[in-house]
Amino acid sequence: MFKKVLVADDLGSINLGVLTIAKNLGLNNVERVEYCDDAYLRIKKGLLDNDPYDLLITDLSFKEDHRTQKYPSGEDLIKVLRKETPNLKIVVYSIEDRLQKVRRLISQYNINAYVCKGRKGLEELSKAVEEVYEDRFFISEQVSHALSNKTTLDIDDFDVLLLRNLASGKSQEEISLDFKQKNITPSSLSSIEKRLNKLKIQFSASNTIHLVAIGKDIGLI
Amino acid sequence: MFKKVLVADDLGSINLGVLTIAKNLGLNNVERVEYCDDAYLRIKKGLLDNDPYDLLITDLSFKEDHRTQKYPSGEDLIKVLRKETPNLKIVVYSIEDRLQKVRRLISQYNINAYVCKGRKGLEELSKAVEEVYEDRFFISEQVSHALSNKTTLDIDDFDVLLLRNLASGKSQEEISLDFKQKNITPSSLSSIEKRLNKLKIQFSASNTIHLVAIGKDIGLI
DNA sequence: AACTTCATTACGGTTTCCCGGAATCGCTTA
DNA sequence: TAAGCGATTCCGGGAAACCGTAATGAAGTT
Repeated sequence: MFKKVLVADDLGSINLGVLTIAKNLGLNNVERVEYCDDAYLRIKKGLLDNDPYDLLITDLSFKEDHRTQKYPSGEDLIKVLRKETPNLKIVVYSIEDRLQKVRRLISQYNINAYVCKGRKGLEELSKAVEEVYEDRFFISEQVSHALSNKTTLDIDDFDVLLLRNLASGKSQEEISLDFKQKNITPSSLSSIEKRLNKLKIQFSASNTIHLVAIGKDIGLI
Repeated sequence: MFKKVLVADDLGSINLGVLTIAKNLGLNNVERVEYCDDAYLRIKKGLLDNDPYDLLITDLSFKEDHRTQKYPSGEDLIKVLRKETPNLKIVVYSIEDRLQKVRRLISQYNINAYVCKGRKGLEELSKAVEEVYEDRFFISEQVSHALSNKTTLDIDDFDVLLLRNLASGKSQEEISLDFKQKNITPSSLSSIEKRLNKLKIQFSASNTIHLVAIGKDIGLI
């Protein structure tokens, strides 16, 4: 089994549960941290000491508090670790079950498992660790269709950027000017209108407000 | 101390943590459920058996699964319990730290404590139980300004209804007609415009899309 | 009854958004 | 080189939203 495991989660009681199942799996070298920055430092230190971690189990959202963090979220942590320590296995253990978010995480950072916190969360996590140890990918039943479902697969970064800009209060014309300045194409007002129209059809949104609201609900923005 | 306590939370590991601190507090009659409906039934049964619970510790959000629920969220549970068993002490233990949501919960259902899940969550929960036992109100430091801060206090149900309607894709005119039908006043298009304008000023939103996005972010809708 | 006050409603002009058609550009293929 | 095709851009008319102002209505006050 894994020789050295790190668990990152800011809720003490979650950690407790994870430690319990870890023990059942025969993992006897498990450490826990409550901040992503701590996780990063430990993992780097492990490398320097020639005693690297071989598994990270991490949450996605960490509460902010007085400590300012370089990596405020699990996603930030994963991003940097995937670059610097590509051999480390990463299991995400999060409450997040919105398909778009899960989909982006899996495709962008190519994590080894995605487990949803929930009633069966610990069981699934246990299974996930075993699967990942065998070099297989694991995903919770609950969000497994994040991979297969094609319905919203043809939404690219431009669409997301557009919706984010709208949600932040910019008018379509302002966005157009902004894109022109930043050399983002397409940038014409007409193109923006057309893109929004496409999105509205895809999500059956009746107007732009509705579209942005849906985008927020499904975790797209 | 409390004689009979019920803990409602769908995450097993959270429950584990809560049970631990309960033991430390000298609570030796603590039960746990993973669904709000189960919580409701147990509490009602306690009443019938003349052996009522005197404390409920509950989460707010419960994941949906195959079991269809009459009370899908903690808020639904609290709502009905406050009517039917006003003597029961209720402690909310949730990850939710958005002020508007906390504020509404406290003012509408007059719960006995609000504790944020987080790094210090269990300690605070322990403190909360003690305070509530002494008939005092408890709220986590993190969201304590939900009570004092007046900035958004003059937002009423009408405003929320309006924003919800917008987020669901209705045009202002459609909302006006809908309000007229349902005898909700004010209902004229002009009034709706005015109200939206007031909200935009309060939240420094530059347009309606922005306003709805902010409303979603802060948990107003 | 006349007056004040405040919320609601009505209205008109301006801006933004919405939507379709047509022209242009860039790339591929014949 | 020409033709074809999709993406982008330009344009124009109509709808919805935006914004200020005026009219109406329902209290309570003098």
